Parts: sequence; C-alpha cells; structure tokens
Amino acid sequence: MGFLGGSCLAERLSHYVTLTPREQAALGTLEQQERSFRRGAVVRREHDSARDLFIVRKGWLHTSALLGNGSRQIMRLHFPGDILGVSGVAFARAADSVVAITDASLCPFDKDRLACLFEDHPRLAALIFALATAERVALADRLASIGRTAARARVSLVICEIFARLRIAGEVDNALHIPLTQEEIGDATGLTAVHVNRMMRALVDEGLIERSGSIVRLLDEVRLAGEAGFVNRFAKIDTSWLPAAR
Amino acid sequence: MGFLGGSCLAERLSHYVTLTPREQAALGTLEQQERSFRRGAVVRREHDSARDLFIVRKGWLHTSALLGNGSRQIMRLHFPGDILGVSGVAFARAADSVVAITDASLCPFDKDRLACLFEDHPRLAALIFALATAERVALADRLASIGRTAARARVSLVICEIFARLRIAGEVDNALHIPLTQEEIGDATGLTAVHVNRMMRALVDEGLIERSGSIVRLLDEVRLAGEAGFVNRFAKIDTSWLPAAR
DNA sequence: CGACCCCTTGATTAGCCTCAACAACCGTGG
DNA sequence: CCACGGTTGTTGAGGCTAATCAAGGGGTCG
Repeated sequence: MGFLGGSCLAERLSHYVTLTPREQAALGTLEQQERSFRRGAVVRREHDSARDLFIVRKGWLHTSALLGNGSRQIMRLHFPGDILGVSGVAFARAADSVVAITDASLCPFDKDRLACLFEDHPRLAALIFALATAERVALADRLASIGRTAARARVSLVICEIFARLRIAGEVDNALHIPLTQEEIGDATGLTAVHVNRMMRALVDEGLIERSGSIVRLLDEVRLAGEAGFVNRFAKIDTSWLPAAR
Repeated sequence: MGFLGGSCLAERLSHYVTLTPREQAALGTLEQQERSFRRGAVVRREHDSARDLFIVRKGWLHTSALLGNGSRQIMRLHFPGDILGVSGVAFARAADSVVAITDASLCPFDKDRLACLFEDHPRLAALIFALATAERVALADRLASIGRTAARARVSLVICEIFARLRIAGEVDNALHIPLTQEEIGDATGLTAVHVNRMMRALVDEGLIERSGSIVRLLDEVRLAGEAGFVNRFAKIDTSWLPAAR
C-alpha cells in the first residue's frame, strides 16, 4: 500500500525502472481483486487448473512439490511484490503447489491480462521476463547449493536469500522474524528438520547468527554469505536493453 | 536446417504454434551470424560481459557454475533449437559459464534484437517467455530430484530428460549416443563420477537401460521414468493465452 | 609408444538420515 | 483458569548412503 495506487507489483518494478503513468495504470488493473488466505492454506494444488497468476500483497508463501517418496521440496519462497504461480504461463495445469506460510493476501489475475501486457506494454513484459530470469538464476544458485555444498552452507544460503529479498522491499535491518519451521527450511534445502536444527545451532555457536524464538539476527553477514557462496541476484538487473516505454 | 529458411528457433517454436511469415522472418534475423566451437571450448565464462544470447544450431552444450569449494554444478544441457545465455536478459555480466560438450555451432544475437521482438511480435515474446518458464519448471524438477531423491533416481532423471528433449527435435528412437562423461553426469546430478558409474551399472543390471560405449538404450522406459519421477515438461505447453500474431 | 582421459571396481570414511525421547510453546475446550 | 493435545524445537545414538581414496584397464591422440 501507500504507493502508486497501492500496487505492490508497481512498487517492486519501480525499483528497477521509472514507470510511466500509463504503465502504472496497466499494472494497477492486475491488482483489482484481492483474496485472503490463512496460515497453512493451500492457494493452489499441483494439477489444479492454472489460469490465474497472483501478486503477493501481504504475507509469506511457498511454492512446493510433493514427491513420490512422500517428501516435499520447497522450490521458492514468496514475499510481498512477488508474482507467483508463473508456471501457469507454460502449462494449463499447475506444476507445483502454493501454500501460505503466514496469513497472506493475494491479487489473482488471469493469464489474458498478461497477454494484454505483452501487447500494450512491451517494456513491462520485457522487465517481467528479466525478473523471472533473475529468479531462475537464483533457483540455479540453490540447485548448486543443494547439489554441491554441505548442509551448513545450504542453510546459510536460505538465510542470506531471505534477508536480501526482503531488503529490496525495505524495512529490514539485520534482524528479522522468520516464520519458517525447521521442517520447512529442511524442505527448502534438501535436509531433515533435525539436521537443520544442528546446523542452525552451529551457526549460532560460531557467532554467525543469533536467535531468539523465530527472530534471526545476522552477526557476521560477510562470513555467512561467504560460506553460502551467496550472490544477491535481485540487487541490480540489467534494464539497458529494454524497449521504450509506451 | 531444412526448415523455414534454416532457423532452428523457428523450427522449435513451430512445434507449439503455427508461425506467420512475418514471425518467421523476424526469427530468421536472429540467426544471421554463426560461430563454431570445438568440443570443450568455453563459449562464455562467468562474469564475462553478457550482451549476446545464442541459439543452438548444432551440438550439445552445458551451462554450469564453479563453486568456491572447487566443484562444479551443471545447471542445464542445451540441444539444437535451444536459446542459451538467457541469464544475460537479467544481468550485464554472465551468471554462469557455457561450455561446448561436443563440437557445436551457435547463432549469437544481441539483447537489442530481443527488445525488438517484444516490440513487434508480442506473441513470439510471450511464447519465448512460456518456454523459458517451462525450462524453469524443469529446473525445479531437478532441484527436487537432487534435494529429495536418491542417487539412482537422479541419474534416471537426467537420462529421461535427455531423451524427452531430443525427441522434440525428432529423430530419436530409444537408443541414443550420449556424449557426456560420467563426471559431467555427476556434476549435473550432484554426485561423484564414481557413484554415477555404480548407479548406471545398477540400472543396467536391473534391465532398465543397456549401454554399449556411449550409446544408451532404454529398455524399460516406464519404470525408469517412474523411479525418476519424471514429467515431460516440454511435450505440451499452454498457448491458449498468447496474444494474437502480427 | 607413452601420456592422458575416462571407465571400473574395491575398501574405508564421513555426513546426513532415522529413530527416539523429551521440553517448550500454543491454541482449544472444559 | 487450567488441563490437554498437537506442533515445533532440541538433543542423543546408531545406521546407511554416497564421498573419498586408491588402483588398474581400455581407448585415443600426439
């Protein structure tokens, strides 16, 4: 709220380019509806019809998949301003599930609206493509983390990423309430909750972070990022090639 | 070659929509240049300037990253018709390296050309976005595989994916020359070459695949895909929402 | 023919999982 | 208000999967 007619997406995008009034208006139309979800609610289940995309207005959510062996992989965390359910762009049925981690509020919009954006606002379409690409790179970073680094580094990486992404939205210092269970962190990192617990403890013991309840404070951010091999993919993206605004 | 004026990308895209002559012409302009690379050649190194994207005309390549601990993660394999170096859409400098696995031939084109596509051919832009999204979902599948499944399933998945993706290009039965070393398969699956070897042997012993040299034959594709939890993300994508062609 | 790369197999080690028990916390209902 | 069940966090003990270390064989290229 409190920005550009209350459009969370416009607020996010304006972090990278200066939006024209027409563009702001176009983005505003994507957030006309709003739906609320309780903590734990399933926004969309795998294989559901996937005509809608969502813009996160409030809360944390995750995109995940259940595997044949009963385990779960969390693909991505979502924060206010994120577009989620993007896999619906490629498929008629959802490839993954979306679950509310905290109470959350979403603005659904139909794929057709996205088509209109491609028709009328090529610059916005290209920018959204660029941001989706940055997310893909961040996903690849996590792939490398899970595939090729030890448990401590994996846990460090999610912590780094959460802080970095929330800082773009602003209002985050170096302490943060993280409403994730250790089981959820495990499902994001490919570890068990038990081992996440031990790794968190190790990070605390070595003075990298501090915990009280669900609040995490970064004590030595440089070393934490170093161990994790963290690169902030969202700080700056290349907008030099984007077509002109309309 | 042998299709639509020789554009590999047009050939790929026409698998999903019927291209108009204007669209074909626009795609053709992306493949005016062509560069050849020898097996093992580095097309682009991490941190290099990333103004160009590439369309694969011939050969196999991979996108990978080297980690601080000396290991390597292969993010994606590339086959003819693929667009690679897409991370350049988001960043001014490459987030990953591209290496030729076999002798390969690529058509580089500048990001500005992509901007033109967004301006003049919204339907193509949207389709490319949809395909990039399908790839992101496939990447997420591999994340789940590496994070939450055992070594055998991970190896099975790469095999399934390679076959499925090459079948879209056609001319692949259920036997295929796979020019990957076991080390490369390990770097793609988060395993060591030694363990890849053992898992391949297990797949052979149980009659799921057959090997002679670098040729792999699928003997029980259903069971292999079942173990891997494989879903073919490239068979069919939703084009119903795309804007009208111009 | 030698050097190098890749594949293959065995033996040992280590990191993470599994199982288990208990404490702390929370929302709910009596 | 307290009792209660359920969820989450914490810690220990032991087991298994995959890594590491090591050695040898086959193929290819200079």
